[in-house]
Amino acid sequence: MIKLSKKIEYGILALQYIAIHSDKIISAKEISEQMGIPYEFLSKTLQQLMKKGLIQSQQGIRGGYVLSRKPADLTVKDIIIALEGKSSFLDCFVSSNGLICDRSPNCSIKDPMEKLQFKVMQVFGTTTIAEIATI
Amino acid sequence: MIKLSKKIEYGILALQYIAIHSDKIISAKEISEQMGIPYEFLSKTLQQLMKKGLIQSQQGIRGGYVLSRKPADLTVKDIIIALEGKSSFLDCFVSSNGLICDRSPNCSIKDPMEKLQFKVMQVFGTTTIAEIATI
DNA sequence: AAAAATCGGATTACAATAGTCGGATATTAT
DNA sequence: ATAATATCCGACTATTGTAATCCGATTTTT
Ligand code: FES
Ligand code: FES
Repeated sequence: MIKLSKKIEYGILALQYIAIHSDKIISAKEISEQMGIPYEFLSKTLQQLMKKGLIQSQQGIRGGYVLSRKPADLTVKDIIIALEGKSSFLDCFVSSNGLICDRSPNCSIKDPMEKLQFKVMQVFGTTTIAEIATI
Repeated sequence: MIKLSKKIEYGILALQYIAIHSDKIISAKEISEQMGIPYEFLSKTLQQLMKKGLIQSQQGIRGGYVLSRKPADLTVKDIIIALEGKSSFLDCFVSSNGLICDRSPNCSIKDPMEKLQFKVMQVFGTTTIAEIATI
């Protein structure tokens, strides 16, 4: 379905929350309570965003997360890729060379679909957390 | 995940096939064999497209399907909506008035996300079967 | 009447998403 | 030091959605 996963939804909400409260370090617990997101799931999501370098973590009693970049440099596309990898519209062109799909060799929709995907990704790539948060 | 379902993939492939062979009526069996799509599943998909008026069916021994409109008037968005309904990016704004999500009343990402969805849908809405089929 | 097609409900199989649990590690405050 | 609070991480479970199948009915042409 053309739908964003909860993980991405939570990721956007969390990053937006951290962006707005950029004066201090924000714990997963605070986001979880304030945004009504299951704590464990959110933790996992934040850890993933951390691994991909979108946020930085601080362990320990006064720990939490801060953004690694400015909200204006953080796009929805970044978040999607960080949380789901380079997802592709159709399984067919997951691996650019190896043929997954029987139709691949002489498939007539492959190229147009790749262009379509590119355009959609461009939309995600030009929407930033700064715009969403309207700080 | 940002991925088109098999149903949509098959729908696009089938409509494109029908568009290219618009001189004659095309059976589900033919598409299934030529495109390597599971017959039963494809049948269901075609029936759904028929109900939504994108194609017209002819029962009986020489039956099959033809397009209701010109390929240039048939967009990927039409196919998505026909096969999955008005899908929305986030559950939150599935029902435009009733609040599904706790955050709804004063949610800061709702509007930006709706705009984002609108833009993406615009991309789908401007890609036609004619372009994909390159007849 | 037989054959070839669509129609349609019900069911099953599988995969992805969403969420949970338990414990380890790091850091700070007391 | 030690307790408290936080991230970290793997494994697990539950739920949902997708994909596919089954079976019988109906329609239409030959
Ligand atoms: S390559 Fe798989 S449908 Fe085109
Ligand atoms: S309304 Fe549900 S996240 Fe905004």
